Formats: sequence, structure tokens, C-alpha cells
Amino acid sequence: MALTPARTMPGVLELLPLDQIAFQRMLDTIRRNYERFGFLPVETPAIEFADVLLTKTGGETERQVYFVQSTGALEQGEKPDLALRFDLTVPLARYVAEHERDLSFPFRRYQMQRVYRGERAQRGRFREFYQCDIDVIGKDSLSIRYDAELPAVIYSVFRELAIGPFTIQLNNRKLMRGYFESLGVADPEQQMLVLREVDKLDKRGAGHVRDTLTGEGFGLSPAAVEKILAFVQVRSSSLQDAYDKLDALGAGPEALEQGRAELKEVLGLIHAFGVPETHYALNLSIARGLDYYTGTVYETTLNEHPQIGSICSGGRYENLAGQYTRSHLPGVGISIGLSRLYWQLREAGLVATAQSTVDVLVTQMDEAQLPAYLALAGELRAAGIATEVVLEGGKLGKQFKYADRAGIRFAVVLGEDELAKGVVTVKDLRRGDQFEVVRAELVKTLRVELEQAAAMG
RNA sequence: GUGGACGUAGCUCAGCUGGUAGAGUCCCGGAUUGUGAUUCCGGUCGUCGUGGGUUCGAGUCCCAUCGUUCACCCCA
Repeated sequence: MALTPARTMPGVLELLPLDQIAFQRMLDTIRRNYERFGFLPVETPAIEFADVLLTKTGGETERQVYFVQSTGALEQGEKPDLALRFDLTVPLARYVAEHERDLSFPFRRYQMQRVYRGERAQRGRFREFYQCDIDVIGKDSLSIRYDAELPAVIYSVFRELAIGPFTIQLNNRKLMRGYFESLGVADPEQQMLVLREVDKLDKRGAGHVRDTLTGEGFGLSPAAVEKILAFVQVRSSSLQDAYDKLDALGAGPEALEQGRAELKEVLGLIHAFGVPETHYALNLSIARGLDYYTGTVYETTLNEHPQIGSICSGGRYENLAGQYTRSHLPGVGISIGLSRLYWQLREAGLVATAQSTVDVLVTQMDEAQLPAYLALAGELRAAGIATEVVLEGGKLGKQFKYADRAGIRFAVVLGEDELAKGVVTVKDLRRGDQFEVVRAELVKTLRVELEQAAAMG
């Protein structure tokens, strides 16, 4: 009989248990911080009605959507009317519109679920991946102050994730559009194309961008292009520096002035939220997905690993749910693409395989003593220590090997010798040493050991 | 969707100008009966991606096909 190859489709992140534990620790940390800032949990179905997902977008996004259809409908040749969500923002819009009367505003929600995109396989790009989003949605209006709160959450999350120094970079789309307008690029469509081009600055270099913008298709004057390039190269080194650089842009159209005022307020408030000046900065090249962002935009990067790119991004959108409701629902949100982040951190050697969630393995020396082993395990579990008991026996060496490979750090041995002396042997598989402890002291001792192990990492 | 590269054991790969497959690793077992990860010994594993062609003979040449991967597009 021919075997079916055991394989997954490309672009999915499937992990071995110890890596899965490391991944889930990150999820836990993110969730803990989101909740700490007062965000409420929401989950939405992976499958939505296709027309709900595809109303606003179309074009590029539609090409990446997975359509879903029941076998019955498929056999009848019907067009699929269901699809897998490709982000969490569109479902949020639908959610808020649908439950508007039952929610309290400003509505602060967090959501950590998998989304699906029909991408061509590529390094670090997934077809199924986790997004960890927070958004604040206002009814009729939403204070700009919320734009400053999100960086505070980001700061809290990444500080606790302990993946090295990072910088939250900010820009404002009104400021960009206003500046481009002052250079004669007034058409929003063209502004968008210019921004998209400018977004490639880091990747392609200034020369390439200059050539493209002055070349046909754009046809901007060399003088205007130089101004644009100078604009997008603005970075701040401190809060005061950010203020100064914004002022140095000079007077401009309404949009520019508005963007500048917003940025200044947000930058100042972020500081008041307790984010150190070293961890956020003005970066006028940040453009982001321009389809729905209207004001503040964010990107966060790791200072020591710029090649990883943005590990968290988001921004302000004026009208989130316009496709679903006549209510005006402005919002601001950010998203951490955790699958990609985890994958890249692992590539860069910044996250290690975790230890097992099992703290202790109770070995089996003598089958007749099984009740004693089970009682011992029960005692440990009651004390909150995750414990596994070897039920199949076998050589002790094998049992240690099992523990080691499974990432279980401590093995407990209770054999003839120990029983006679009223003690238990505890072996630390990681350090490679072992010691005896009187039976009654076991829980206390293990607690100390586990605490130390956790502290040492 | 556009363009390029590559397809040999689970994994990483070797196989020179064509003569019916190899290494390392992994996994399993053993090295006197209560000690893993190191060492030593032994073992399992492949219709050389698939189909066709050239040839006395193809992993090795040609064509097709499928798959994987990189870049673009776009994005987390």
C-alpha cells in the first residue's frame, strides 16, 4: 500500500513541543500586557462571509484570500460565499458594527488569532500566522491621546519579551500628504504611489528611489525629489530633537500643520506614559498600508537586528466600519505578527528552545512501588509542581534519557536505597548533578530548585 | 500574478568526462544487572520528484510535468 506523504502545505509554522512552549510563552507575555493595559478579549471566527471580508478592499487583497466552500456546494458548482480572514482588523470592523449597541465605547479589544493569506511561499512569510492585535474604537470621535497609549503598550510588551533594544518609530500620514501637496503632488493616488516608493528607501537605497521618482511614471522634478528624500530621511534622537525637526519643516498646507500638531502631541504624551526617549522616535519614512491609515502610523524595529524589519505596526484610521454601518467609528490599533516574529527571532538565535512545561519526572525503579510513586507525584502536583510519572518502567538510563530529550530538568528517584534511608534522590539533568533530600523536604527543595532554574533562565 | 534557481535516505549533502547508489547526522539496540546528553560497536531507512526520449546501459544527457525555493508585487 502506498503511503501518503506526511507533510504540511508550505507557509505554515508547525513546531515541536519545546519550541511550541517557547512560542506560547511569548503569546502569554503579550496577552498579559494587553490585559494589564485594560484591553478586552475578543475572538472571531476564522471563516467569514466572503462579501464581509471583501467589501472595502479588493484588488491585491482579494488575490490573497482563501475562499471556503462546503463539499456539497462545490459539487453543485456554486461560487464560494465564505472565506478565511486575512487579518483581524476587518473582522473587528464587522464585529463592532454588528454589536455596536452592546459595546461600550471607547471599545478596547485585544485579539490573538491566526489569519490566512494565499501568499507565494517565501522566507519568513506565512500563509497561516498569528496576529496579536489591540485596537481602540471610538464612537463618533476618538481622542488623539489613544494614539499615544498604544506605544506605551508596545513598550511594555517588548520590554518583557526581552528580545533586545527596540525603537517604536512614528510618523503621521497627514504630515506626509501635506508635505507632498506643498511640492505639487496633490493627487491622493499619486501621493500613495510616492509613499509606496519611498517606503523602499531602506531596501533599495536613495539612488534607486530618486531614479524612479524622476523617471517616467512619476515625472517629478529633481528639486522636488530631493526635498522628498530629505523629508523621509528625518529621524529624531530625542523628544526635543523630534520637536525641532518637525518645526524645521517650515509652514505648509492645512494637512501638514494638522499632522505636525498631532505628532507633537502624541510624541509628548508617549513620554508622559512612561516610555523612555530611547525607545521611540520620529521617522518620516514610515508609510505603512495606506489604504485605511489616516493619521499616526507606527513601526517597531529591533535596534540590533534591523534586517528583521518591523516587528509590530499599526496606525490610526478615521472610519473603520464604514462598509457596515452609518455610524462613524474612528480607531487606532497595532498588530504584532507573532509567527513571523518568532520565526525570525529563532533564525537570529534570539529565542532558544524552551524547557518542558513538565517540571519533574518521577522515575520508576521498582514496579511494586508504583503506588508510592503515584502518591509522591500527587504530592508534588498539589504543590503546583508539574509532574509526570514513568508508568512503563524500563532501565533507569532510558528514563533519564527520556527526561532529557523531553526537556524535563529534574528527575526524582525513589528506589530501594532511598526507601531504606527515608530520602529521595533528585537529579538535575541540566547541570548533571544529583543530591538526596529527606522525603518530607522534597516539595520545599524542588520549589527552591525550580525557582532558581526559572531565574537563571 | 511575473521572473530565476533547484529537486539523491527523516535531515545536511557526495556521486569526476553516462556503467544498475554512498557519507555524516538522526532514530533503534548493545558495551555485567540503579544514571541521560560525550565515547565505542551494531542495525533500520532510498522504485536517485514523476512521465517520456536518446543509449547496449542514465542519478548522471534531452523534453515535459509536478514540487520546492529565491526575487518582484504586497505585506505581519
